[in-house]
Amino acid sequence: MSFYITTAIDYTNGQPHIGHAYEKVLADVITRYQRLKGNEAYFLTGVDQHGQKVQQTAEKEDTHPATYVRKVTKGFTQAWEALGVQYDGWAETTNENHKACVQDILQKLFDQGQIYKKQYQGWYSIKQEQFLTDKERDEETGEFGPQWQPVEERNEENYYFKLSEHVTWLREFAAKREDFIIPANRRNEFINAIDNTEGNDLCISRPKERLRWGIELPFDEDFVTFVWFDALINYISFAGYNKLEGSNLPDFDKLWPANVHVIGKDIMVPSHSIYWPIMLHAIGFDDSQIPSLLVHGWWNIGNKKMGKSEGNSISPINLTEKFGVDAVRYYLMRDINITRDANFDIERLVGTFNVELANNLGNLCNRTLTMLRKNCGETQLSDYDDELSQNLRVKFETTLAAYTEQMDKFNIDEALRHVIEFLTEANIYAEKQAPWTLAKEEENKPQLITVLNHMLEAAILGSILLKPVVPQAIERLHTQFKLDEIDTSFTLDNLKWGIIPQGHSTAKPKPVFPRLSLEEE
RNA sequence: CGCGGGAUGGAGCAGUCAGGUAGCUCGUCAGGCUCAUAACCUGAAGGUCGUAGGUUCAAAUCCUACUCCCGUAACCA
Repeated sequence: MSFYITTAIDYTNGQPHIGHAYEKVLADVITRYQRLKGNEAYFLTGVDQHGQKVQQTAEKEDTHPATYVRKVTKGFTQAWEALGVQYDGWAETTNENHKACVQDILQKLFDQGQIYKKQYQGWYSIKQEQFLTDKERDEETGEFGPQWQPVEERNEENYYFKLSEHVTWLREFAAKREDFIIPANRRNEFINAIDNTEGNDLCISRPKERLRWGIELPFDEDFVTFVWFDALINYISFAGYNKLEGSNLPDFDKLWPANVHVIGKDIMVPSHSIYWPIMLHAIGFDDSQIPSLLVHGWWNIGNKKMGKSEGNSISPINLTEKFGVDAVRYYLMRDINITRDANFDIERLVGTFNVELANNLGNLCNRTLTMLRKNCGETQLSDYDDELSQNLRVKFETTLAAYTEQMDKFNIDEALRHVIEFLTEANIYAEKQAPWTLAKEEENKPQLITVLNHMLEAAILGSILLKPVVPQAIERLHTQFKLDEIDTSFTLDNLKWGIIPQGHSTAKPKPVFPRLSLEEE
């Protein structure tokens, strides 16, 4: 089975913040998890480079949009590298193949009569460069406020996509596809949004006098494409849909439909849950070819929304430099639940890392390796068994089942909780068995060997489950266990107790998760 | 005003769909251990689950009304 996952493509009008980082790490973790399950996976992410804001900012900086966009894009790719986000495909909307694909689709829809030209008359704010509606009027005076001025009445022709023609279909689709919106608590908002679409078509063009930085309409060179229409298509264009001759893009038929589009709650309605399925439907994809949306919440800062206007965004690159990629990735996956928002807190980042990775897993590995070297040298065989050991083995099985269940539902935080609980269980096991006491009497050797073997197995099995989240640290840890000397081609299906053979030697322990402190940052 | 989400011991959360004496992590306090990254383990204190009603043998969980907080409201990347 092949798993295709995408993220929203980030708008290149500012540097990445931890909100962007969370989404990319989330998709990266899901991808790595799929591979751990033995599935093939393809992970697409990228940047959205067109649109008015980019054009404006570029003008302000007295540079060409293409130059500006290149610079900002680099900030994103560097951040993903620092965070260990490994994508298979990189989408940039200025890419020629993408442009051709967007134009193909536009032309096709135009030829089918799905796109028409219409005149729109309304109030236009020159300052904000947008049309205003009555909602922008001051409630008391009925006038447009000073933030919009100057305002003028404009008459503009634009091209519209017949969204409203597909509303009935979308309603039926929504009723049939319960898993279209994941998690379910976001569903209501989507359902309500369908009603608001009734009778409203989507303006998919911008006249060039207003906006030049975009993809030209294939049937009218005086207009460029509305950014959303352009951006959404990246999910198929970079998957190889209608790809150009000689392109090295993937084979579309093998990837599509994507298993999930990972997006933030802010762009669920209307773009991803209304425009996108309708676009796909109009293009000719059938219902089963329309991907589900995995919608995540936001990271707030000090319980306030994070954003440029707040001036409170946090750079993921700075974070990884201070605390290391593992601590950042782990925190981003552990301290937020997919269904809701979370508050970003540096103290919790440090605390979570220290408690769960350093104290719990790290310490378990260290004490295990130390005792193993001191008492056995290498793993030995023993017939000894007892109830505590049996319980630990059973605990791993239930943990693996719970972990898989939660990961499959994209509840990464819950999945991690189960693993940590298991590792704690392993520490308790050590405490109860007290191998340091057993080692004092030669007659206890069989029990000692069994206990150390169990601690070793627990540490390794547990750490394998954490690998999608903190791959770099677990890699280092496994070097200490000399896992490269044994066959580790297992997948989650056949992962079970007893992967370390008799006579296996391990390296000298060295803390893989050095405790973090806030002061010495 | 409308819409969406939330309100559970000091902090962060689970439990609410399928009612049955309130659970987890951190923090705090006391103790144990010494293999280990001043790590690990055990125990304790602390909540009448936003408010007021209702249904029920029984409600954090179902129903009604209300209060407070956050987000959002179609050219917006």
